[in-house]
Amino acid sequence: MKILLGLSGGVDSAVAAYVLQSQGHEVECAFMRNWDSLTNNDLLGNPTLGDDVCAQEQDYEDAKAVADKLGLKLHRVDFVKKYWDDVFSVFLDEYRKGRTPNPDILCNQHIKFAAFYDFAKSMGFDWLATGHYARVNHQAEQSELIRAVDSNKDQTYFLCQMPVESLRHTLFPIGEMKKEEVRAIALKLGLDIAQKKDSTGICFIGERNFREFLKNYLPSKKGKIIDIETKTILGDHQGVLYYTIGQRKGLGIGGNLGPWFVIGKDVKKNELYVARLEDNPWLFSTSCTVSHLNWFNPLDLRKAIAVTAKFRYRQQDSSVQIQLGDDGFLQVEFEQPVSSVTPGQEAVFYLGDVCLGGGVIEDVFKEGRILNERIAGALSA
RNA sequence: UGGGGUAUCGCCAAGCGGUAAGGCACCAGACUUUGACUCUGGCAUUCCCCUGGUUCGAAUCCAGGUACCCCAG
Repeated sequence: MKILLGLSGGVDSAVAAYVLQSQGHEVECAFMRNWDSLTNNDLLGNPTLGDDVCAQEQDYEDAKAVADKLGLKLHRVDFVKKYWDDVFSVFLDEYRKGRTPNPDILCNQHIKFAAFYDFAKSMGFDWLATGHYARVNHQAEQSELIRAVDSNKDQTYFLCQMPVESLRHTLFPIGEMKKEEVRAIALKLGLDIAQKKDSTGICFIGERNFREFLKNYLPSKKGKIIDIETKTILGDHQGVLYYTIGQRKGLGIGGNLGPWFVIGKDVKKNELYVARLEDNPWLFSTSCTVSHLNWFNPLDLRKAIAVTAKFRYRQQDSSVQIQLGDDGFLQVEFEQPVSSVTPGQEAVFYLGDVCLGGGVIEDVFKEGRILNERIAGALSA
């Protein structure tokens, strides 16, 4: 089999390359470049601008060293424009609406398992492979996406929007391995990046002061922070778009009553609404609607089924009941109230270890009322 | 300009003569391929509105200032 593997310069994809190679496959690698700080005007709060070697080039050097060590060919592909058009523009549009998107899921959907998949096909490869912690079970009729053996590193959450067709042609070589095993192999192979720290933050952009990063694209606009319970003004925020539901840090509210958490916002009024303490009822919801559904399984969604759901990465699964409504939205009823479910974020569904698919959280409800209605009601009461 | 009260870290707030609790905020780190949450650590080193005084010793007692608040005018 002829396989193209995405090599990032990290440990996981390096070991994935080794695994495929040792299985006797014909493997070539490709390094993707999706972000350019200068052309994308990413200046504020950018920690790497002053560095003599930019982090991305270091990653490329690392990837090159791995490819050389293994004797594999390394391609370099540039998706900077496509990332901007298909991922970052959507990301910004969502933020402008006051929602909180997940750029890495968009990236997997549009870049790694779409643009990159097309590239692989055009180059005559049969299969695509990445260093994600996930498993895929290819059957005659369908391919199942399954949680990684290393439950602590499972990344199926981020893969829920990958096109079904590319899942059909994708391999996750390290999905059966634990992180420690992966590092041990890298060490044994003598790879320089064996001890390289796991990357975090938005992939391709990196870990950043997020508010400063957003300020490059979404101008600051001061407004009021309001306590939903007493309707009093507690302070000023720097821009309602910079805050997300459930957020505690960055509010700057002193006093003895807190901590305070963001429970909602009004983009038009530029007001941020907060409530006290983490167990505040205002943070909890009991159902939501989901759009942009991507579904891997042939289950009939017209009938209500009991599954589990994740509303954010590394959150324990919640028991829910789902059913596709006539409006095309998936209705999701939570068995227990869930905290800080946020519009724009992804809801991902599972049946045991099988990842069924996922979609974008549209509206969040409690006792049948949309969050914003509840807030408006409380303010006018 | 009669009476009463309060002045302690950015914000709340303990302390009541023995050598500055705690919470919030903030900062740093950990965790983490999103945004968050969470966890750990740091955060008034002779300083407690100012100036004197009493005392072995005061943020804590006394005197005089200053500022703010409340009630009367």
